[in-house]
Amino acid sequence: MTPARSRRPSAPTRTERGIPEATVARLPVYLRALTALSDGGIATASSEDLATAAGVNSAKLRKDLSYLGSYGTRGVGYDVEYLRYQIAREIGVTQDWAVVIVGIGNLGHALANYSGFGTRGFRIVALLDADPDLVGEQIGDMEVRDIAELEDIVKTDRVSIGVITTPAGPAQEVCDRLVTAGVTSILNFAPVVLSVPAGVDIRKVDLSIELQILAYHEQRKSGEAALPPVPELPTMNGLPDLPSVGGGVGA
Amino acid sequence: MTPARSRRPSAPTRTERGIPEATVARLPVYLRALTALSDGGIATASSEDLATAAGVNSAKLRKDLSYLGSYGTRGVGYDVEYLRYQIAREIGVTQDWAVVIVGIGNLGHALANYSGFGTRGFRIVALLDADPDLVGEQIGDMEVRDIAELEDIVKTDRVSIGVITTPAGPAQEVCDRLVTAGVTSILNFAPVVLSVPAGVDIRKVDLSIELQILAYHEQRKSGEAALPPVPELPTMNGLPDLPSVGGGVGA
DNA sequence: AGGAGCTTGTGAACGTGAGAACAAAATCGA
DNA sequence: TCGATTTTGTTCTCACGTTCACAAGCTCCT
Repeated sequence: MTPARSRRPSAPTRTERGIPEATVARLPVYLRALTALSDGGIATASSEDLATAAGVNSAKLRKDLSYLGSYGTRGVGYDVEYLRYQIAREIGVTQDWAVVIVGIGNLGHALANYSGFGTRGFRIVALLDADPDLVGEQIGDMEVRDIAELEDIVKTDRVSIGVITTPAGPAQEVCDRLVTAGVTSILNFAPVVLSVPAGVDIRKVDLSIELQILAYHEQRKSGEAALPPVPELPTMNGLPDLPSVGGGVGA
Repeated sequence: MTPARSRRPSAPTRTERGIPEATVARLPVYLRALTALSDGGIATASSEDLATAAGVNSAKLRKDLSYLGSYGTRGVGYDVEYLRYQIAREIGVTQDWAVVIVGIGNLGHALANYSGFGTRGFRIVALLDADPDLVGEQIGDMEVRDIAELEDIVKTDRVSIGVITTPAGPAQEVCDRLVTAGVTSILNFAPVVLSVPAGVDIRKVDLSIELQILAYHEQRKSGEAALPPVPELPTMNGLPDLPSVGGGVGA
């Protein structure tokens, strides 16, 4: 007996308070747009206004917002301050999240230097590196500390978000240590695929991948005919020399 | 091979050589995985092996690769070098793309310093900034040049990709100048929505948005009850003070 | 009060993507 | 040569995301 897989009318199946991932990814954009409007002294905005400011179409914006609740007024629009607060609360930036940055190379430096970490809601509690020459260096109002302190810091300061800006090599080990110590969200800039246990969220930022995606489209634009010849059979020898493609920005 | 092109039964409608965007975004990941295998001396790999290395499931990987052609051998797997070359060619990194970086703040510095730009296939032809104190500074083997030279450089060196690492303010103007000069792909690190004419591709990298997405999920994990109280009606006054959320990493 | 004019919120249609499952094709051993 | 085994390429189905289109609801004007 099949467990009655009823052909339901493919209901949206929006589980209680479950917001689609694609919508979650756009909420920060809306938040930024609202902040800009607010700073510009705008008190009320229609979905059309907001959509323009956020660079999406208005139907999508309205549907996205509808997952949060009914915070608009028909015939009028959205109160900018009120909606801003609702989105900030939904995202979770009304509270502070403790963050550590591991790997203070060029990129780690840049992130550490960024005043206020760009966005309130996040507080850098430590900069960590394995290089003894870097440990002790002052960056802004913070000092680079030894990676040996990782576990202590994560536990003491209840760090939930870790940013990995190490080279590819040590990234997985750093990741493991962060997770073991209690970090449950990771933002990875190292050009490797990190594996983490279930329950840990991971996001990846990768410059070289972004460039390659642009290159693909660029190649399309500059005429199909410009494509290099394709060897139809695995000649194996005679492939053009292909230098180490696939690296990435790590540190 | 696709035999008859049936139109009615809502065929996947894979237009000639048109690769789904989701697949395009994964090709660079496969490329990197293949490079790693190649460096490790592996000559042949199954879809299962590759999928593991790339962090996807094998059915998806096989389907992705099938859009490029039939480059595997049933019962055997894929020849690592051959497939690597095919993907590199499809992406377009077998040729060199000229790139300019505009805005040499912390982040621009970090990108400029990155040796070889992380990935072959891309060649930084200029670092530009508006700050006279920065112009002339030596970074690696390059010198920061005045942004006034933007148009000349883009035209002379046939630059097709521009990287914007300025603060939010000047980003749109820089973008406009790049596009007018002939750039058709833009990678934007500034925390603003840039508008570009049709035909210009744009991709965005935004640290603060990534962090906010992590924060959302983090908030979910730490118990629903921890959500701040929700003012049910637009009280308008009495909203908790919300500092300038929505900024981003710009420079 | 009542209608005109806007704008939200949402149901439905459509398109894209993911994953399971399997037929087709290659190798290997007897 | 034939069958067993392996692994690709593809088909089918379901889930997710986007967009359209419009009823519901609000304000303003007469």
